[in-house]
Amino acid sequence: MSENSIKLRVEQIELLEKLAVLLEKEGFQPAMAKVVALLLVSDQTELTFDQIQDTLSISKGATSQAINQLLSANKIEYKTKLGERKRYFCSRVMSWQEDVKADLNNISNFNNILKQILQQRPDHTKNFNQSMERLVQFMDYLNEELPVLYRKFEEQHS
Amino acid sequence: MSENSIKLRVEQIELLEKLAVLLEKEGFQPAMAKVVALLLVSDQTELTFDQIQDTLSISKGATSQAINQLLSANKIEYKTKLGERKRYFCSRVMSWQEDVKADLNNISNFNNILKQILQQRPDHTKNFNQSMERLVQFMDYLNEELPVLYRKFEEQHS
DNA sequence: TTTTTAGTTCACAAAGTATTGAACTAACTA
DNA sequence: TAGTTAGTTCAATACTTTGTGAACTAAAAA
Repeated sequence: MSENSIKLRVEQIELLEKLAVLLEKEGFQPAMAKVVALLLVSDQTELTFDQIQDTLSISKGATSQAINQLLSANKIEYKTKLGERKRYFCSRVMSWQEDVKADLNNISNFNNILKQILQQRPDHTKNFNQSMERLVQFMDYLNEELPVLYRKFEEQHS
Repeated sequence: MSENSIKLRVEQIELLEKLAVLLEKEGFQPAMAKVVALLLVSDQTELTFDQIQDTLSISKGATSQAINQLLSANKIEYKTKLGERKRYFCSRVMSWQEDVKADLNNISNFNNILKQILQQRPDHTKNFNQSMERLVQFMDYLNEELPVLYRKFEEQHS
């Protein structure tokens, strides 16, 4: 119906926009990026469909799309309140740490293709092959050592 | 003029396409991704403008754009041969290691905004704030420890 | 001087993405 | 049963990104 928009301070709007731009660069589509950003900067951590829609001034359709994609991607979740049909959406901040890890593990995707390319390269182009080999070694090294780093962090912060 | 296209084995074409798709996911635009991939899978490591254009079947304009953007981004370089005007383009494989590092350092961009958001969050929403704080700590930890990891790698492989 | 080579530039077309809004559904409420 | 709430779906539009190709430039060759 009318305005379910929540009020944000100038500071919050600026942070929302900056964060959304960063997230778009990371591959989020615009509406999704804004929803995620809103749920991080807003004083309330739980917002309804209408609050999200009106605060961001996007259409119902776009809001629905964005929320559902974020739910499937596990970036947000929702809670319900007994006696209400509305859902209260909130950021899965906890999951971001896993996302960062997943992102770093993505290195191995890349490394696998490089390894396949190396395997079929001709023997002349020796220098080139050696450079590629070093890169592969570097990424293999990271793939081994990063999990060690994660474990150390968990130990230190528990 | 006619066909300057170089011949690629089926295997090479498949790897080229797989790698190009991965690179597009990393933010490369299609033509750039294909040029980079070609320079990695091709038996010859140095290819001319026409060889690139004809092998990839893209227009002159697109080839020119892609090559120039890759040059500015330092992903490729070129060599010349005395007595020839043509440039011979090749991948800067060496630089990829730096690119991986830069990519990981990008974490700190993200972390900086999170810190700003945290600073202005209200004190109620304690759990939420604590989760954010932990994420920030995790990323700070990575930002400190990754350079240590790089150094260790250099030491072991030299 | 004319032609060829090795490109660059840029307006336009084509392809791909995102957003809107209107029509719909499904559950509850009066 | 009629109306309201809380959404979903989707065709059409609007916007963005890519790629094309024709016209251009600048250096070298004939």
